[in-house]
Amino acid sequence: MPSQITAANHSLSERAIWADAFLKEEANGRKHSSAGAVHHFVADREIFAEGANADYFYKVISGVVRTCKFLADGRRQIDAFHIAGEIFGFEPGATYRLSGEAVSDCTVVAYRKKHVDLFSGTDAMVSRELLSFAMHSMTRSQEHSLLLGRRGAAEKVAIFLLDWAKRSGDRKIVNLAMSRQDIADYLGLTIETISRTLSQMERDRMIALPSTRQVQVRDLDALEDLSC
Amino acid sequence: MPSQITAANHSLSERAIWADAFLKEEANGRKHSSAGAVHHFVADREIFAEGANADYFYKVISGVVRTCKFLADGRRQIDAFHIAGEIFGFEPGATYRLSGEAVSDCTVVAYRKKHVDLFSGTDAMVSRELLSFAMHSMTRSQEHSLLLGRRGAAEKVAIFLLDWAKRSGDRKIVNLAMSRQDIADYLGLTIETISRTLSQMERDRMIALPSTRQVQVRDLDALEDLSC
DNA sequence: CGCCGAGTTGACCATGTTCAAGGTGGGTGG
DNA sequence: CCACCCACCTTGAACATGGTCAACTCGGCG
Repeated sequence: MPSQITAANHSLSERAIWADAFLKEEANGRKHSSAGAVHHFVADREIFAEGANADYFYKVISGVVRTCKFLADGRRQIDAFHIAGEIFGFEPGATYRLSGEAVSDCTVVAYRKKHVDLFSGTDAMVSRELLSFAMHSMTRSQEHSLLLGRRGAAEKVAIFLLDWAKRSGDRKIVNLAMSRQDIADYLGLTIETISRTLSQMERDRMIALPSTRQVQVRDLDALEDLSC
Repeated sequence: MPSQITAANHSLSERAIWADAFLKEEANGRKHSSAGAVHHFVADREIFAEGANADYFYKVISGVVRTCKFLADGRRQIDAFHIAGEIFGFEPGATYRLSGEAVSDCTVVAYRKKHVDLFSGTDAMVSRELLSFAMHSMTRSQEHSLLLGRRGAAEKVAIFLLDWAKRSGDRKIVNLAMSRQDIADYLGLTIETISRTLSQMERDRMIALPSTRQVQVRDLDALEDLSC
């Protein structure tokens, strides 16, 4: 477990909970506040299940969350990973089409959907953030589709690493919150292929692997070339 | 070319243009109307280019449109096909991240983005439809990702056929507006694999192929089994 | 009638999967 | 504190699925 990451995020989380700017009803003194309840989840705990009533949607305060779908034969496809500040589990319909699970220990805020009147006008800020979320989420999904389409294993892994390098801010060291299996299910590959590809990249001096959950980017250009 | 389809859609289009309920500013007598201009495109004509300024977004009146991306080495990934009533080319950013192209001869309405004030309150209906579009689009993309993930060729083709059977209303005969290449680039396969898979399905009596652009569904259950 | 682009089919090949056998390191209990 | 353990990861060899290349067919149109 990445204890450093978790620790760092926890100190952040205490501030983030109170500073959360998503729904400011508390500040506005409204009756039926839609400000959410804070929840903690340990790694691999289910946050909501595919098919369940989608009464709540969530925002990540700290840690990493995955949304995924299980197929009949046990295969799993991870749709997305969500980090601090991102909304997940917001459904157009009445039920969740994906499961939500904690990748690492994490803290989330749950918002009651019915308390959020999307078009009341007074909730303009909410509308704005939700539309923004939906657009962002759409873009993310489209890029994911592109990634899963006609691309080789090395390309996929390179894109994945660059994505997390960008997200984590640090261009040189990427701390992966998720297991090889998670990466595989996200990229539509097997753990063996992920492992082999990373090893090959290390042999090619593109990256170094100080530990299994840490990747050091050595040759950014080479990675970017791979990602087309 | 599917001349029957085109003809049918054209008679539809004349009505649809005037009946278009998307933005009703004309009826409301507003000054800077955001009601759009109608455009026709012949098959394979580009509607907007990846990277261009995303000043307009579009709604399909008739025909089929594809949004896609080209990779450096010539590979193409089709993100989505859009049919009558669907919005496409609505970007969160300033430029298009995908190209839009006519699959068949088609008619679209173009709306100026800057004329659509998303949160003015008076444009509540616009907000509602755009949020609805964004959510729908998000769902579509997620399902596409799931489709492209760890699934075999037969599964992919089965899901594709069922999707179009649903969309076209007719559960028995599906008229495909797009070429094998389009299907391949949408499913992340090659034309050869599409061809082989369809042939195999015909041999297995799941479908019949009266012509290249027509698929008759013979064993719906078998197809649904394939699609998991 | 013959051309041409789109689609089909076949043979071979490459990439990633599967199956199986080690490695490794963080955590626990003696 | 060390040894063990177990889950996670890595590596290897055989295999399968889909890609590539090439030949051929079909159907629409001049």
